[in-house]
Amino acid sequence: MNLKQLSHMLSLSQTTVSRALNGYPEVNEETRRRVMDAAKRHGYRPNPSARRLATGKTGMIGYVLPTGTSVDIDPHFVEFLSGLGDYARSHELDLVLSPADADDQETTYRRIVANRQVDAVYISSPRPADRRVALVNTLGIPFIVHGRSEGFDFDYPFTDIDNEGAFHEAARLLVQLGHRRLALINGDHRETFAIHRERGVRRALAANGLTLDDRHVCSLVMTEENGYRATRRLLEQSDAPTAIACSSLIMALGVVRAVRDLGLTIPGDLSLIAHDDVFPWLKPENFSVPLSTTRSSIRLAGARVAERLAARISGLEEEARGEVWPVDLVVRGSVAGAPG
Amino acid sequence: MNLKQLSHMLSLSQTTVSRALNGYPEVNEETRRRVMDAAKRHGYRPNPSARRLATGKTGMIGYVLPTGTSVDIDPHFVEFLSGLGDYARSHELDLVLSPADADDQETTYRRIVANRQVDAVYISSPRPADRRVALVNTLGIPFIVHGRSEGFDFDYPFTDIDNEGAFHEAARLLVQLGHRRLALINGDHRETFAIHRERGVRRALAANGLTLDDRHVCSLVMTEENGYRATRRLLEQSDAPTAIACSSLIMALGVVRAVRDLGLTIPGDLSLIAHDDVFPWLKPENFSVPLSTTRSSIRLAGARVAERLAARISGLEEEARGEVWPVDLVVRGSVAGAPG
DNA sequence: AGAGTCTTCCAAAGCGCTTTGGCTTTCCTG
DNA sequence: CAGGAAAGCCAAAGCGCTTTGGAAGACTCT
Repeated sequence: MNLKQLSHMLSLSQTTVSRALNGYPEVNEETRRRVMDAAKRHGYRPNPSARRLATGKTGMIGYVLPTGTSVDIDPHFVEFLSGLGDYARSHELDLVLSPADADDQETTYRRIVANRQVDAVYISSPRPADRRVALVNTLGIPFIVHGRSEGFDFDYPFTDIDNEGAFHEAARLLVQLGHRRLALINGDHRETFAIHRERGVRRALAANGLTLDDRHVCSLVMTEENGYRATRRLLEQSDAPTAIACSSLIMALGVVRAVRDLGLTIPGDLSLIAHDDVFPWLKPENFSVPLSTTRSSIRLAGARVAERLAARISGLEEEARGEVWPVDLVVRGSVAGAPG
Repeated sequence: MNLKQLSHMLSLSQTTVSRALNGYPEVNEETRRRVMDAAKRHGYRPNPSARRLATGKTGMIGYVLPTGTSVDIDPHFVEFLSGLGDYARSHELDLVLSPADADDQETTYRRIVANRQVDAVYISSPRPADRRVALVNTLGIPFIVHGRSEGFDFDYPFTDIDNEGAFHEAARLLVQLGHRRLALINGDHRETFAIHRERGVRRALAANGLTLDDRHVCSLVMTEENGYRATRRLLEQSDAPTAIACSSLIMALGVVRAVRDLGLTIPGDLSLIAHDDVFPWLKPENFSVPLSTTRSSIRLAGARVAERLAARISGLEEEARGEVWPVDLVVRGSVAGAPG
């Protein structure tokens, strides 16, 4: 059942039927009802391929997925996707993942824009002066950055959490508890979120006349194993830290294991605060010692990004506005006063 | 730069240019070279929207993503996606995720097929007599099932691992080590993989005149918390098991925590074998007691599924052939002879 | 009553590609 | 050298929708 048949059936032109269906004003309400009705009765669904050829609109949002045998997709992606998908579903949007060589994403961005394959894209895990952001900005496709980049001469729309504030608060609490030597087990230091978190910790320390020893900063891919290794290295130093701020719950698993291996305890020998993106399958309150966290649901962020993308596509949102969400500091058993 | 312009530029018809580019035989090799050359020089890329309207081919594979506020996407999905994406990239395929109400995926399948939105789909986490499999089979779109369904009067193409064999081997090893009371902490018992795993355990026990106590079988969503709860419940029973087979590494985290909470040890009081889908961020050898596992890379499965989808799209693969991959049993420190 | 303005609808021209059917030209073959 | 096959190319008809540029009729206003 296509438009031609439907319009024939109604003794109307394709023009009128099309307009009636798409809510254009220049059609009699009575006629519109007739058309709508017939369309529903015959289960007419406009062919999206035809529609997109005519309009250029695809009803899809895009994400360029870095891949490669040695490239791992962040497990956070799933949760983000849950939120994104949940919103997208209710708005009849699909998500297209375009796999790209991790070292050459530009080609793929250019392709999906040139080919009009999607109406908008989002970018995640941005770095300062991220080339992807500059690229999509010049390419002129609607986009939202999940996270933040920096150092551009233009504004761009993003949704981020207050990473600096979160880690500032976490560090401040630890300092107030008497800790003088903090350590930070961070994610990849080339990404903005990691930079912001480190900045937050440093600022809190500086406010109390303390500093963050460079040997106490680890910047690693967020795996359990790296959490373990970093902790071993930190605690086996001469001036071992008495408190650790950790960028991920998964790494925190490794931290806990290392502490135990060394015959130490949390929070007796070491206080620990980790960032929690809120996974359904791993909860900080279920750690053997319940984990204090800076918490922000990445799933909600996914839904929000989808919402803003939809708004930009439909022209409801225009400005290059950035929004920063506050982060909860949730105190549980893993923090205590500094030992000794 | 579109076909019209290009053909004008070459003083050829659109027909000939199109045929030259798409490798049809009825064009002079000399002409073809000229066309190819000009196309490359001017960076001509056929407009996919136009092409798909004309051919119906989209260059995309589809996945219906169950969503909902209370629906969690399996973290395994990311790893599967890594493999799928890696293959897809090298073959210029995109993946479109169509979010659907978890309770009504049929509508979405029908939509993407009716609209010709994708060339093929894959289905994951199938159940016996899975309606999705029956549906796509009748809809006539190329597809691959990742995992297995059962109880149809037709054959269908799938790629699965030998879940039954894996858990059979795991249980057999435990029995040989003297264990008489095994327990199984399984995934959702409505899914085929869980059924097969249980069957494997039962078969191994039966071969030695043993049975799997119903109270020793847990079937739960695979979270750390559920692993913990299941283990507490199991070990606090009168006839507590001395060995556990566990369907996921994430649940195994909870198992380990529960054992520790109860003041018991692995493998002294309890032997443990878990299934490992091979996550880069959580490795069984890094558990406090290195975990014995049944191992199979879900990432490789993703690549294989993509490969088969591509083959089916291009007509290289036709038969409804199922393939079953063997699973490695990797023995590490978490298993030992039965206590007492 | 004539001019101007809405309202409501339509024919036809795209969108950019593939593919059908046919037309020349060249090359064999007997 | 005639006749048939094969090679190489083209014009034009889709694919199914949106949108432009009217046109016809109804209505208002002077």
